[in-house]
Amino acid sequence: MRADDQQWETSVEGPDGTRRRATIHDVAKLAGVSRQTVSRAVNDKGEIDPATKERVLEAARLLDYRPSRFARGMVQKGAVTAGLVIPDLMNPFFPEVAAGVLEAAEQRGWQVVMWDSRIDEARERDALDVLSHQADAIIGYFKSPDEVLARHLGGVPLVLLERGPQQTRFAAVGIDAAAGLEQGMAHLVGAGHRRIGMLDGVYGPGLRREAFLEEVRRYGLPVDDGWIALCAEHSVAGGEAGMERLLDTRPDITAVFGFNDLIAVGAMRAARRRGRRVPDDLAVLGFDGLSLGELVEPALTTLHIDKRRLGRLAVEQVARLRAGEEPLRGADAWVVPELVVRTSA
Amino acid sequence: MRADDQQWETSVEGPDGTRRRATIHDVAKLAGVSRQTVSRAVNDKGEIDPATKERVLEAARLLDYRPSRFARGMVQKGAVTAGLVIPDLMNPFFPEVAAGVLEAAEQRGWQVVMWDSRIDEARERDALDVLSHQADAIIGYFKSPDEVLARHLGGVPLVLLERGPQQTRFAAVGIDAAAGLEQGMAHLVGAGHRRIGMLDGVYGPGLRREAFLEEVRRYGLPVDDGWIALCAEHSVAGGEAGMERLLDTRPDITAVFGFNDLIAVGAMRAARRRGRRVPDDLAVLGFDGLSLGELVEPALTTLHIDKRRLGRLAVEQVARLRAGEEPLRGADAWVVPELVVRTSA
DNA sequence: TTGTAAGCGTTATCAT
DNA sequence: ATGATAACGCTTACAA
Repeated sequence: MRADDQQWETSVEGPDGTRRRATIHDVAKLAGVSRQTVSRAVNDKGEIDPATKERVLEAARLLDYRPSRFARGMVQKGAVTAGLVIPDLMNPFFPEVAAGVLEAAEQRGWQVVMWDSRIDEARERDALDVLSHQADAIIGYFKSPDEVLARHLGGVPLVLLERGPQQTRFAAVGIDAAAGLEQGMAHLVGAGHRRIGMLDGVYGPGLRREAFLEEVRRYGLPVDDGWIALCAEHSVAGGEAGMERLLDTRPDITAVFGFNDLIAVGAMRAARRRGRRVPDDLAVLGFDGLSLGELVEPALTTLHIDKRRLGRLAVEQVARLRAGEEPLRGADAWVVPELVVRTSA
Repeated sequence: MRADDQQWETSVEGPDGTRRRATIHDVAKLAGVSRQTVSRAVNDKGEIDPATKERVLEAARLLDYRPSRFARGMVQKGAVTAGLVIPDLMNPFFPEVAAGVLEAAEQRGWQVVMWDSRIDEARERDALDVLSHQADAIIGYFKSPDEVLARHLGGVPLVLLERGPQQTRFAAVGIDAAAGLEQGMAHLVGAGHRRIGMLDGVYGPGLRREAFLEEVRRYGLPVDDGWIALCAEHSVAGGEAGMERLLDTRPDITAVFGFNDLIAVGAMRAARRRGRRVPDDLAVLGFDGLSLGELVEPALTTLHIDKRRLGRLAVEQVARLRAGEEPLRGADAWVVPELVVRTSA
């Protein structure tokens, strides 16, 4: 077969004169054999004369015949397709989660249809509307509440990413933000910090913020809304903007915890632009453990998450759901962050 | 519907006693109506008594009925699925291309099945074997030569990423490396550099290297194999290792061009570890324009590529192929890099 | 408003 | 080695 044959859509006349894609029937007719024989040739089964096989294949080539995946799927069970809904492909965190999902899916012979919701609830619903028709299960990040999800799910199994059992009735894979912040705040407080702010991101339930507040209370540190700035964008730019505001309301902070590494890096940059040295005047703690954090200066101290594992775990949850088993709950469905101390805090 | 209904696989007994998924027929039987009526209820068509509709929906819920996407696809044409093969999700370049593909696909109402080949030719073939069955067209990065691709393609339209018409007989979307290097080298030479090395990456045809050599020749700069180090990994670590070697063989270079931004960042780090100041002792030029480049110090001067556009263009090529049109060739199917001067060169 | 019948494109089974 | 026939699960006519 010549590689550039693909351009010539040697298609077939339909009864109404319009072009339609060639079917197994067309090939059979052209080759002068039965459909069954075409099937044998195309699928490379035995029990066929090499000569007829060649003739059939030639006919198929001529008509640009390709078996319909739908007709195939009807007859051969077992093709599993998972939908994966990611909020923001530009944030390096999510491609890594996706890589974990893809890896685990590939091992099981599943396919993954990907959807970028771009942090938009309407697009989340679109994703569900489409994927509930085209996928056997859905994995993803969603801001929308359970009821909305259920309404657009049409009964398709769903595994939520970064939710704990407290935040949803669906199967989920979570991040143990509390355990992470415990390490992170111990580190900060241990270094003598008492005035610690946060740059929050909000996506779905505010787990990281709550864990932060929990620790703040534990150590009896001062806190109120002025100590937490909200970053509209989960990006470096968002972090910079948030940090500017935080420094306006609380110029006396000596440390800041970022919702994610991107925001934390933004915080570092904004702080330095304002003449603060990091970490001497201001310590910065991130959350995610992006490899990006090793490249900035000073390198970012962060709560590292095994993102691939998160993705693999989600696939495992899907498998359980499909098998009719109870999904993992609690610690088995958690990824625990690990404090990675570099130089920013 | 309760959200956690999903756990209870209220499935149906098959004739042989095994469980099978409920079909429209099962629902019809349970609700005491015809299959057609079930279809009407499930698809929310009119022409149905609200009461029967409710009864049918209840039955469907009970049996955990979900329409088979294959059976649906057989009857309703028009669902388009594209396969997307990415070599390395960990390199921020590719998620951005993917985002472009996803965006354009979503606009056309297409779905995208994603596959991570992890720069492995065997996995590339696996991807093709699977996607040629499950997708209507394939977009992707491939190291494998045309013949291999054709053999595993089974006639499915293919659009290659980052290939020019010279490098393949398939439809493609390319990057005009020559135009990019022209700007880049002019910048370097204009700044007085004469001893310029390269950290090559090799993936498929060595377009960037050739463009580099072309410029080197144009300016009559010295060059031989010793001026080019090969980075096995397209990563920061790969760039660091490559730079170490390059500095061993050619300690006198004053500038280096990196195959991509990750490698270039690695080069900067290795050079600085060796006591060279960037850009004073060694200028570093990248290729890609990752946002990462703005965050390192000094910020990376690079040949910026509109990656989303690359992805969108690929989808457009697929659309042309499907319409039986000639794919775009030459400049219309190119993305031209743009020199972004920051501080590393 | 509901049911009946036909057909979508493929593969499996069983003959020949 | 090849062909006829029956599924597969659904929707779109059309008939009642």
